[in-house]
Amino acid sequence: MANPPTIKEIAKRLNLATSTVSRALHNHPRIGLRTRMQVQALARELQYEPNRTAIFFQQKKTFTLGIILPELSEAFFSAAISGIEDTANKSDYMVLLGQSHDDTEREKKIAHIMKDHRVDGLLVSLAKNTVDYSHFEMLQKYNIPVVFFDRIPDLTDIHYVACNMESGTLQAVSLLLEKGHRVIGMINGPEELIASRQRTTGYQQALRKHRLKYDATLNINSDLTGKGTREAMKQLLSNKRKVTAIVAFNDYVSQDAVQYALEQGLQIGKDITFVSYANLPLSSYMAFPPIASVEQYPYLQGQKATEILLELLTGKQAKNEFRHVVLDSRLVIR
Amino acid sequence: MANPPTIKEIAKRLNLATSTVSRALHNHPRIGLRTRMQVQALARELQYEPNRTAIFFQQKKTFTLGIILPELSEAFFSAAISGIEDTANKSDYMVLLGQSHDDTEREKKIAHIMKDHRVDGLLVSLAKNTVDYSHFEMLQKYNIPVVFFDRIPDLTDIHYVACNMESGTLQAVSLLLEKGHRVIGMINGPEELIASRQRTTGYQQALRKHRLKYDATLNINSDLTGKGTREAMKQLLSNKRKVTAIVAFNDYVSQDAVQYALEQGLQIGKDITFVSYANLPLSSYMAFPPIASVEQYPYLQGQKATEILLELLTGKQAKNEFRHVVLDSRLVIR
DNA sequence: GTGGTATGGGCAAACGGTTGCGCAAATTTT
DNA sequence: AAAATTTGCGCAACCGTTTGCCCATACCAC
Repeated sequence: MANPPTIKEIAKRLNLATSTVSRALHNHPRIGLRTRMQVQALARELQYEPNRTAIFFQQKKTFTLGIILPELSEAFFSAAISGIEDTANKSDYMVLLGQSHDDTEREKKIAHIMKDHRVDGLLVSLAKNTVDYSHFEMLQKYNIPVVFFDRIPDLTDIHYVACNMESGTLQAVSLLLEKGHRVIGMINGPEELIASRQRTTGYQQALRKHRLKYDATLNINSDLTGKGTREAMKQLLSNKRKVTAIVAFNDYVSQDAVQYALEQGLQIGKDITFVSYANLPLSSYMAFPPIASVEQYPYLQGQKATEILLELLTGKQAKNEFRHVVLDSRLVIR
Repeated sequence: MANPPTIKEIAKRLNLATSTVSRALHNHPRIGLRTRMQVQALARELQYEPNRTAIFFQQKKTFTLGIILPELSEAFFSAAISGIEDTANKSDYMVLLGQSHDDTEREKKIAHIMKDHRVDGLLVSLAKNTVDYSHFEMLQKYNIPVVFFDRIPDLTDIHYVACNMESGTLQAVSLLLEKGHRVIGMINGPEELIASRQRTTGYQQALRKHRLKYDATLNINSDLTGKGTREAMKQLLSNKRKVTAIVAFNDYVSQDAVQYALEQGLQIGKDITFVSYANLPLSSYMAFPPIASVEQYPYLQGQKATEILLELLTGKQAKNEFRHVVLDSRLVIR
């Protein structure tokens, strides 16, 4: 037999209706025990496997979750995907992947393809300069729920999982203050990112606790590229006050910043100290790792986001309620 | 309208047959220009989008490629995925993802789910201890072509893309020899991996060129875990001859090995020198990076493998011919 | 014997498209 | 002007499965 056996085949061989076979395979109580057994026996013998595409079509469900995120090769995201995939697989969902490469246009295109493929739901971490969310609103029309994680839009009528960077930043800056640093620079991300603003808030809180006042020239918004980081460093190092510690947006930024500092002849850990936000396992391999890292729980975020999405899909969730899960970040000292 | 418009809707509104609408949308020449325009206009107006699941079902094609690989969080694989995804997207294919976590059982399970989802084709990089390929042979029955990449089975009647580690290893060991090293240890992978055997061959070739003889006690098979690496290091460092250089299986292994060496009080670059195989961008962040790395072109491998798979799907490829693409690895000196 | 209720299973529609074939009208050919 | 061909479109089957509803037969109580 060239093509795989269908339910019809089984029906014909057993002189039954396809409906009976279908029910027998699903252990429907209306089908007598002996027919049920016969059907199942033959199904096994023929190595029958239901044609999922037919079922997807019929049930209007694909058991597929879409993921859109900026960059797979960033450790943070690949850890998040692991969390997503593991969780999805437990419920027999598959995972359809798309990278935006931090490009809003690509993000839009992928969102459309995902819709065309009729994914049951979508998990999204935004491209860093996405400010227009129309391509996600469009999905509501198709009844495709979206759960954002980590890089989330600044909206309340959405579902999301994110890490609150405030607490972690507060701890990180406090640590530096306790170690005697008084002029602490911060290489922050783009203003649009909530996470950037949270970092700022945490930074300010730490200063307030120590009765120091906030100096905006020490908090630089950068675009997170290598070039941007170097410019930020240049600004910080030429500040009228002498910066002795720097909070870098993440380990990649930290790495670039360290590089720049070295080029300027500074000694890491002596002239200048770094703390950062974890992109594990990167930091464990770095030549001059930050003295502390704010953990952002990528795996957990992926897992949580997927759980929420799955709940949304099984309808356990009231549609009009928006789920907001905020994990507290936590400082890990090396 | 709650549910998206269908072809039937359009037909009804225009008093046409669904077949006509379908053809009109596909610019079938048999449909008159004016009807064609009318249909397309209305389709635009209603924002008609074909229901892909219906098409998938009908055409027995899903425009989806499956990927099975060991671990997303390894930089090598996430780079490979990027290559795969980018290439697939160009042909409007989506990418379904599964991680085996280097576990053969999981690999099998995923292969089955992929089959159930009727992926059009599969890209696979094997779990490191997979020796039974029955779950991939099974796919042939369903007419799902498989292209292996990087971690490939030791078979000839398959399609694959891989990097030949021989040339790179030859270059790497030659470099060490030229630098005066005479006792060069090698932390190799599991014997089952072709890549391990290629490394051995390259190593032997280099020695032969320099008229040195091969000492099997310097070539240790390890399981690539941190623990395995430490054991391998222990063996190498206790060799009766003094090992002054080590070829590590990859950057992760190199990292662990360096760690161990440091613990033993050795000075990297002085007492002992490392070369490795690239898991970029890891090495650029390492505290004691290897002096040279064998590049394995993950993005390119992913790209090539996908191109082959796509050709297989469009039938441009003779079915009975097996495509074997072998990229030569190349040494990159820091 | 009549009516009622399980019990076991079949019929057919529906999901949303695609496509081979047929059929009329319009156009060209001879 | 009849025949042949082209043009334009509709009919209906089909892809594999699920499911609402209907229909026998059997069994029960009265």
